[in-house]
Amino acid sequence: MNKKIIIRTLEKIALYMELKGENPFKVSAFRKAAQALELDQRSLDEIEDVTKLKGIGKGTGDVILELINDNKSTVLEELQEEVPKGLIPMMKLQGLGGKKIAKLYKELGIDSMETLKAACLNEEIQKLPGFGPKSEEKILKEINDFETKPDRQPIWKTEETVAFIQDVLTSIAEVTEFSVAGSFRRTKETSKDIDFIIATAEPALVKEQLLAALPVKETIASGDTKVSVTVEVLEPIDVDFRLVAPEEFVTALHHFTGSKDHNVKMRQLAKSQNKKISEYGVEQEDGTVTTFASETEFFAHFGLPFIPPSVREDGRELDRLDELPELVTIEDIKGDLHMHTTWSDGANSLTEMIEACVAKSYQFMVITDHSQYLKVANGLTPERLTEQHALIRETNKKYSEIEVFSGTEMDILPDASLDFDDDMLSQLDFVIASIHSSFQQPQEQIMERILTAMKNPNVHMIAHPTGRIVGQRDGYNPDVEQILDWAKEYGKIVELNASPYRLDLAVPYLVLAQEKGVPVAINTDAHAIEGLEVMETGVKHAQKAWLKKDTVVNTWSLEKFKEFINKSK
DNA sequence: GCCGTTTTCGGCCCGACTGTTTTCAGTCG
Repeated sequence: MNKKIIIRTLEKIALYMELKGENPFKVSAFRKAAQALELDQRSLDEIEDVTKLKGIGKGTGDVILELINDNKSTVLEELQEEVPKGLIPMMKLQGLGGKKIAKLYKELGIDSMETLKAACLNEEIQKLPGFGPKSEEKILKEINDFETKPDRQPIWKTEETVAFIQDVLTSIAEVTEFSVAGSFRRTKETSKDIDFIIATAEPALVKEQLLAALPVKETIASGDTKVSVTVEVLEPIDVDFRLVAPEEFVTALHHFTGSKDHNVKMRQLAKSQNKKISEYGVEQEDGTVTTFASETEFFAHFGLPFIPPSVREDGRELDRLDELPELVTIEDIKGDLHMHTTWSDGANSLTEMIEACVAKSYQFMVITDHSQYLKVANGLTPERLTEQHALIRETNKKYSEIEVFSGTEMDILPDASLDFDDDMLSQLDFVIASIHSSFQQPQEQIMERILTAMKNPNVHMIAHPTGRIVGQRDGYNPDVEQILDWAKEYGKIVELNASPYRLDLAVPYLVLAQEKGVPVAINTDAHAIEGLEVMETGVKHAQKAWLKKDTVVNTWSLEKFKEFINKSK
């Protein structure tokens, strides 16, 4: 029995129970049991007794055991007898929960999205006690949105909206402080909505100016301290604003940064210290409320070190405090190993890129323009690369503060050959191998191409190993675990491409890379000076995988990096 | 349904907003 199937079954049971109107705590007990299994790193076979896990007791334990032994769940089967299948997708509609859906089913026989839509159009819903014309209208709108609106948006799309809102908030005089919160602040690769915390003594005034300045498509909720709107900067997305008093800013920011699981853990911890956390502050035993000047102070109040937003996820971060000091940070980054210049498809010259890296106080950098196969990117022929190589050598002499290495981002061709011969490659300091073509090949062929690069002693790193674009394309679907095993075997670096479009490798693969002892380089793949800034996103993404400094190549000293790249020669 | 160093019952994180009520249930994050 697959662990994932058990987790999904427990969650399904919870969903059905919700629709049956079961005790909410019972429902959440099944969700917690699913979570307990999910958070346990061990496989099912390695867990001796599931009921020993915190959150799994007799009831949920029996369900799990039955699934393991008989490959079925009587509890779920019985629920499915009682509750029509068609109600499940309705739970995804905003504003409809188990109780309302159950009522609609009981009173009107609504058992699917289709019958729900029909009932709205027939104006049957508004006649139901507890419902009204507005409810009916909202449900109808939700059904239409459900068919058209994407569930989550990739970070590179939300980024533009966030920047737009930040500009608006900066321009409002009564705003004393503000910050984006939620999953965006935690650097999740996709977000369902965007959250902002605003500190102000004049909430009504700020709210008015804010709504006037934003491209609001629709207002979802508009209270004194909370405003929810759908704005359309790039694509429509929901944005929540919380207006709080300046002294409440930090606790509100922490609260709305989440994650939900992190907050639950924090509140439990507070409770064990006879304190109570809310977005307005921390209530002490004597009823007084403490507020804070920074999140660092907030965490310190509970005897905790500062926990970066990027790792506030499933609550386990509170058990990994001793690892926090080793976590890679932006201050640790000493270089960037992947960037382009006007020699291929970059927007800035060699000198401009160097100056920009000097300004970032980097100690080393590698120029890696595209290779000849990539004609659309003006890829370099061996002749041009040789010429560039000489220029980099010459230019490097002018800089004492940074070491500029000469490299290439070389294509791995569809026929599994490399774009340059060994003679050319051996002259370079650093060689990146990448796939930019024939994504549709079967996995076997893709892996053969990658293996060629792995086996070549002149290659140092595999860039954007899966070729994915977040929320847009899956890439070329390689066997990543195999890539990591090869990287270990052949002594190669795997890249964490920091571009918000890519974030490639994804978090679970980075976890695996570190476990296997494969070095990871966080690179911007900058095509212009501004592109160097995404290093910050890359580092936060790396933190989500709990990457340690030592795992990350570009935190190494210049000497250690040099030693690594010369080893294979 | 789960849990327990204020334990076998009583609480489970906490608060905002909406739409329907006429004081609050349901939903959400």
